[in-house]
Amino acid sequence: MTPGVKFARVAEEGEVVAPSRSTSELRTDARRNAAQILAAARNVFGEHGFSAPLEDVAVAAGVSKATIFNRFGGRVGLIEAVIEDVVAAESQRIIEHTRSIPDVAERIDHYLGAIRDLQYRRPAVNDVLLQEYPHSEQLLAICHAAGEIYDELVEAGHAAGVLAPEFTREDLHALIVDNALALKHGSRPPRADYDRRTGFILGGIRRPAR
Amino acid sequence: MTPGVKFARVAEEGEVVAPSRSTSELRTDARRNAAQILAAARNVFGEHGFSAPLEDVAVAAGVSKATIFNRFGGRVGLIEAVIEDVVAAESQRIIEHTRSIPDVAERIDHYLGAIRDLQYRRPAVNDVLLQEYPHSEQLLAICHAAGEIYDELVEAGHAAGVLAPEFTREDLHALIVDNALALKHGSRPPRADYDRRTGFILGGIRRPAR
DNA sequence: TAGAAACTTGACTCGGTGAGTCAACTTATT
DNA sequence: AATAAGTTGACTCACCGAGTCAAGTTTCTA
Repeated sequence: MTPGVKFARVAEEGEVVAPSRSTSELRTDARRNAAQILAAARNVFGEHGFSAPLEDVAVAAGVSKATIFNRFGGRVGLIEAVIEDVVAAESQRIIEHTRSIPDVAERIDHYLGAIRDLQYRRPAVNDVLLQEYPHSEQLLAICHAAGEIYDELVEAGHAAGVLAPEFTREDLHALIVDNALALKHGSRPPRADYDRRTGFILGGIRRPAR
Repeated sequence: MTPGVKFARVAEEGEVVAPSRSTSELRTDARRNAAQILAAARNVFGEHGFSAPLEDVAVAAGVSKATIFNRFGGRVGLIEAVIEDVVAAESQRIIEHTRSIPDVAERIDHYLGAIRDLQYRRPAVNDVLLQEYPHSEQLLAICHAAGEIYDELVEAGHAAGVLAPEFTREDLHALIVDNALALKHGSRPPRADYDRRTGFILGGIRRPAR
C-alpha cells in the first residue's frame, strides 16, 4: 500500500461497502496490531489523557510508533477511534442517569458529583472539556449533550428554588472547566479531599428546598 | 568587564561595600538601561506573569535581550529584582488589612475576596502560588506569611462557628491554587462573573454566625 | 581627544520533546 | 517462491525561548 493519507480503516462491524470478506481487507497481522493499538490507546488515553505521547501507546501495544501512523493516520485518527469508549459512553450514561432522578435538588447534586468523579478518574474527559482536541462529530455531540443538561439543570433548579437565583449555566460550565484545569495542570488531591470540596461547591450554589 | 556570572548589581541605596561613588559603579548608559529594564519587567511580569519571554521585557525596555543577561544574570535575577514590587508588597498589604478586621466572618470574606482580586489582576501572583519560580528569600517569606494567615483564618472561623467545621487549611489553599491554575491556563472570565463566583465559593465554606 | 575599558547587541547555538517520515526489512497470502 | 502488505529503527523537523559571544559602540579618564 502506498503510505500516506489513505490509511486503511480499521474493521468496524457493519462494513457497508465491499460485502465480501466483510470484516476487513487487512492482513491478519495488521488486524491484530490494530486491535492491540486500540486497546492500548483506551488504557493510555484513559489514564493520562489524549495528550499522552503516541510512543507510550505504541509501547503498550507492543508495536512501533510508525504502525500507529500506518493504521490510524496519527493522533487525531486514534482519538476518534477510541473517544466513544474513553469518554462519550460514560458521560452519556451520567446524563441519562441524572435525567432519571425525579427530585431536582438530588438531580443537581448527582450531576455535579458524577461529573467531578469522572473528571477525577478520566483525565481524557478534561481534554475534551478543554477542547484541546480536534472537533470531530463525537466531540460536538458530547458538548451539545452537556450544554443541554446544563440548561435543564439550571432552569429546573431555579424553578424549584434549590439553586441560587443568580447562578447561571455559564457558572456551571466555569465550575467544571476550572476543575478540569486544576486537575490537568495541578496535583490531584486525595480522593477524600476532592469529594469534600465537591460538597463545598454544592453548598455554595444550592439553596435549601422550600 | 568579563561577562559571566559576576554581573554587576544594580544600584541599591544603602551600598555597604565601597562607600565612595555610593550609588553605582556602572557607566551612565548601563545604569539607565538597568532602570528601564526594571520598569519594563514590572510592567511585563505584572501583566503576563513571570513566565513572560525575556525578549518581551527587552523590547519594552528598548534594549536587547543580552543586556538583561549582562545586568541581571537572567530571569531569576530579574524576578528577584522586581518581585517585591510586583507581588510581595500587595500581598503583604492584604494580609495586614485582613488582620485588622475585628469581625471573623468579615475577615474571611475580605481575605478571600482580596486574594482572588489580586490573582485576577496580577498573574504573577499565580506564578508565585504555583511555585513556578526559584525559591528566593522573598518567595519563602511570602509563602510563610500566607501559610500563617491560612491557619489564623481557619482556626478563628471554626472557633466563631462561621466556617464549615470540616473545612481545613488545605481546603483554603486548594481553593486559591485551583483558581491560580484556572486563571493561568484558562480564559479569564469577565470581572462580574468572577466576583459572583467568589460569592458562591464563600457561600459554600461559610456558615451563618450564631 | 585618544586610548582603554565598559557596555551593547545581532546572530548565533542549544536543549528537550514528541510528531511525523521513509528506506529497508519481514511476513502473510496466493 | 513471487508479490504485495505490513512493520520498524532511525531519522528529520518544528518549536520556542534561554543563554552566549565576537564584533561593534559608547563612556570615561587623563
